[in-house]
Amino acid sequence: MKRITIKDLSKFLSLSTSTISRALLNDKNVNLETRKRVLDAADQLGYKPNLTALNLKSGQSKTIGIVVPEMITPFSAKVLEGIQNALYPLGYRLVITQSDENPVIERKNLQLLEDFNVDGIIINLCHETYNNDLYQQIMDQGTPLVFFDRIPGKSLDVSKVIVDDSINSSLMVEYLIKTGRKRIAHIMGPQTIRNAVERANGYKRIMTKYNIFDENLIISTEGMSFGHGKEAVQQLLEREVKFDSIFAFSDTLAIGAMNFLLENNIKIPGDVAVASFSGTELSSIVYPQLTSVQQPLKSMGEAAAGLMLEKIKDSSAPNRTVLMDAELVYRASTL
Amino acid sequence: MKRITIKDLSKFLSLSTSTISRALLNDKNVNLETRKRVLDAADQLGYKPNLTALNLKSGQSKTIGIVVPEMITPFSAKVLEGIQNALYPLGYRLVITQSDENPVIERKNLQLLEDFNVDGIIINLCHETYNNDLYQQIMDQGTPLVFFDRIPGKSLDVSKVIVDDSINSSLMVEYLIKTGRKRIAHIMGPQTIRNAVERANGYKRIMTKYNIFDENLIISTEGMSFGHGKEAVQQLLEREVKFDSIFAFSDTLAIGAMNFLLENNIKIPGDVAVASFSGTELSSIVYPQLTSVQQPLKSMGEAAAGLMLEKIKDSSAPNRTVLMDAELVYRASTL
DNA sequence: GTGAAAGCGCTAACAC
DNA sequence: GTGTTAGCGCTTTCAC
Repeated sequence: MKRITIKDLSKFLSLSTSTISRALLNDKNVNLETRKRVLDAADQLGYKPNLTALNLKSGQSKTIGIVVPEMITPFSAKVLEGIQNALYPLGYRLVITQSDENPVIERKNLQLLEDFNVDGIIINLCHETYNNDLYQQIMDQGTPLVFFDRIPGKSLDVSKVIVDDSINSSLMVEYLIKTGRKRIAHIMGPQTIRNAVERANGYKRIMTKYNIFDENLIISTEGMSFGHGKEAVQQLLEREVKFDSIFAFSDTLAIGAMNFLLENNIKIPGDVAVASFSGTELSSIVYPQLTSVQQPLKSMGEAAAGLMLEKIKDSSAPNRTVLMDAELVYRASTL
Repeated sequence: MKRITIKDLSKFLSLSTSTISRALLNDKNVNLETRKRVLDAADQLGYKPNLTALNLKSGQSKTIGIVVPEMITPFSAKVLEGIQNALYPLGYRLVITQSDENPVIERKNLQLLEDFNVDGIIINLCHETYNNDLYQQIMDQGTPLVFFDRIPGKSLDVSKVIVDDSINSSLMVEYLIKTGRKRIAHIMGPQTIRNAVERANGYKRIMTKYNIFDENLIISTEGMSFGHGKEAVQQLLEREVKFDSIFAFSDTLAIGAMNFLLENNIKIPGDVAVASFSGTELSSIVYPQLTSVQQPLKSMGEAAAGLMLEKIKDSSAPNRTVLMDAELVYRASTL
């Protein structure tokens, strides 16, 4: 099944390849008649441009690398959908890698992507700081890097797509307070994740404002899995910390926590209300449905793709930060 | 940040590009000394092969298209992980598309993939039959097509990776029977999905064998979402069909069903046991954890990639069916 | 053991 | 308005 090339069309129509090319590209310097003949023949013979040849010509690989911490929750999938929506129509392909919340794997992934000659990398960090050297090196080499959700520390000037972690956390905690909860525990995730610290800050600020802050209510976890969420609650109980609600760093941690509560016959939200930050479909899949700060994941993906395209078009484009609005969605777990 | 090419090395070492190329490829016809010089220089200058050029030369796009019905559950993500494990080391990139359980979108996706000049397509169907013409056409054009999980009807001879839907369903239903359940409802999913019919067959066979088959216990759904699972149970209740357990076509339908039960204060598994078929992480995320037929998703992805590589290497390779073992995992929802 | 040259499919100066 | 030519980065005959 040999593919039809411009050469084939050229022979078929007894025209030079350049004329064919021009006709196909809607170049003005082509007789209307000729263009029509070319287009018809292309259609008839089933001509399709060879993207590889185009890429070689343009010096691009038309491949974007993606690094995400995990793909178990629909978080990354949703963002990817946005990225794909933006990039597929432009002929970009993807190499999607997962770091499994492990900086070492993240490093390997980035190196893999370099081997792929990617035109750029869109990344959601697993932990801050560990690989800052590599991020910088990649950018220095001229490969655009765009961050979303979990971003590196302020020491690195980068393009990024985020929501305001601190403010949205404050809003969610304030909502819990307004519903009458006073002992709000916070499962904050690993302290090496920048957003975890930000969200904890938002939590602290509002708890302090209402004069109900208690250091003991905060518990950080080693990792981001459901198991870590469970453990966190278990620890709170073991330490005999009293709490009437939980605000968790992520859907995953929250659901882990919920499961532990349910296993121990603690009613949600009767005994303990639960709220989280993420906004994945998981929050409406579990029972009771989970109140959560909903991030506009698909739009975030589209925005990240947009920043990437900017950088690809003009490598000297300034780094930009896109701050997206999140939405508090109230569900059964707090009502 | 100009990339180093073979030409650069050639100038740098005053050697012809062909010698550089040979040295890099470990061709025997190169002086050992020369090879070492080349390798050193390549390392020093940071040479990396241009994959696009390689691809143009070899006539491949080194891109594999993927079509999956959805990415909300971790099902596809797991399979993808297997595919990626197998294909990334070989330099393949992916274009992953979602059909949203919609044959029309599936069609568009396939056409998009053709435009990408993919070397092959790995696909998990949304509904059988609708696009058989297109599958055939794609294969006729010489683009290898490998199916997994949801496959087309027998009329199409294709390479595929599956588990035995019928037998595993029988086993799961028999397990429910052995735990004392007699009124086992089956939420079977849309009848246009081949696997749904297969799994229903497995269900029927074993129910009949034990003389407890009742047509009323089977309910098919319009779609595959959580909502459809809910609706199914609701209908069973409305029809006043008595049941002490549910066997669902997928985790998603099962979880939707579970949520409806819980919302109506029906105890799981006390009043109604629930089991499903899929084997995604979702089954251990929900509460109570869900008994399920666990498919070896990652391995299935690897197998599919393997079949694809076979076809790419030798387009006349015969179609093969890889039948994988599934595992029944018993969790709280049936204990 | 090494070099020169052609060619993968396409576009874009540069002619005419 | 159309054709000729060179070249993107690489491999691979074909010479020597």
